[in-house]
Amino acid sequence: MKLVKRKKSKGPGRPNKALAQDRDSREQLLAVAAKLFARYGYDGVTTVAIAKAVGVRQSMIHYHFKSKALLWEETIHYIMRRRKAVFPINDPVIATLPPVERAKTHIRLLFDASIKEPEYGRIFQYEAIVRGERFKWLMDQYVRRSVAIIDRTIAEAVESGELRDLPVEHLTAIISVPRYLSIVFEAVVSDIHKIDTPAHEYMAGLCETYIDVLFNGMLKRPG
Amino acid sequence: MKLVKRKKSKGPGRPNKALAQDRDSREQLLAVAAKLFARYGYDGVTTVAIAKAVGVRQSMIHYHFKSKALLWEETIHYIMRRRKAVFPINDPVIATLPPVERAKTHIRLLFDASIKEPEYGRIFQYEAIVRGERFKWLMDQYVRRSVAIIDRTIAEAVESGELRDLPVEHLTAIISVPRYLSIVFEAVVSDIHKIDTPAHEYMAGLCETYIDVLFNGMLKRPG
DNA sequence: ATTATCTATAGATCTATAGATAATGC
DNA sequence: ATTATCTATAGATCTATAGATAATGC
Repeated sequence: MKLVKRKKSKGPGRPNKALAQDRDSREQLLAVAAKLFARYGYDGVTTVAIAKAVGVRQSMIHYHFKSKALLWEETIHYIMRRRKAVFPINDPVIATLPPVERAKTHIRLLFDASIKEPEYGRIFQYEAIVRGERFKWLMDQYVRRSVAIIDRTIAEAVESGELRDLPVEHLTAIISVPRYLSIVFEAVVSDIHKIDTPAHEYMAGLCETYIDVLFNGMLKRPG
Repeated sequence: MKLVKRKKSKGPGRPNKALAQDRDSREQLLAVAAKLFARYGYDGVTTVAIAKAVGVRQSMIHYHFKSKALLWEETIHYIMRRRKAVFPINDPVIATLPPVERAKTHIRLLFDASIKEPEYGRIFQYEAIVRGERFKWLMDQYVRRSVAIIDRTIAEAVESGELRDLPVEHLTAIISVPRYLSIVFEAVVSDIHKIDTPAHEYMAGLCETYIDVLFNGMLKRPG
């Protein structure tokens, strides 16, 4: 997502193609919107700020997306398209793993995705608190589906006798935690411990400790 | 926090004391601000909305608090004052418990406090994502102190030989999770499972499963 | 005099729309 | 003709301030 900073525009009119390469405005607006919505929330971001960051006028947002609300929806789709690359939850290879290994893989992937592409988790967190129309839309479009996948993995792991027989929806909640852990705790830890190691290294360590603790606690004791 | 809905006001002037009982506007503004900031975030709330919910004019906010930013700070202090009642982390009785029991108590208290008084956790989550001045202010005023208490408990539990020797700051992060779990997952679970049991009952169950899993995984195996 | 309230409004945004303009592609 | 851009602006907020007014308490 390299933003080629533009020269001050020369006035109205379609830009010259030769000069305009690397300037797919629609795509750039989506990329910037993703970053800003994820950080400041829907109300914390203005269409002016998004346009400015790309170097076009605010009216371009309405040209490309009709409204701020529709820009937000397109931004989610954009994020999810890119997220597929770092969060291949439907990867057939994963589907063949035995349930417990699959669950561990889910956690690692969730952690990893939350670090590499934090936008989705952050936006979801905002909207889960507000619980308005945008939350409903997210649940319909994306969330219910992916929670179901984790639910199924957990259920199989319990059925197979490897996991202790605890309520599936509790275990799914617990497994899905990394997203929130990594987002909020990155902020806290980098404030308190003034870590010099890069945040993602700390997070990787946290992920492993988490999986270790969790599965030591969820697995049936041998004997 | 009963909001006595006021009659349409009769015009300017200090209100009659007899009629004005139950109407500590300043306190009511704080109570409403807590609810709204927690749900919609700083930018998602307008001073007009807060004043309207109480039944006074928007200019009253500036009379009592000087500015929206200062109202927000006062609101946090207000929340924390009330939170002490449901989250007695400094209770001397708790301090005498052995470290592992103390840690479990911390988790139960955190969970419980997040359900009974969700405002603090929500606001903190918003600000942890934005990571601006308000986040710094929260860390300075409140968060660093309470994280230190949990850090200490964990460190003692590791030293005492009861907990596995895992990084303290990882374990603290993991222990502090209930707050985020309960806030975000309440939204998800009540959407997906269309629970008929009240949310707080589900949450209480989740808390117990969480503690169970966690401590099975963190404690040294006997033998 | 002080306190708590209101009315009115200035000044600063913010979203959305209307209309002009210039390059592209048929 | 279509597409992508800009300028200009209307209309709707939003925060903050100025100034009037009425009850309270010394």
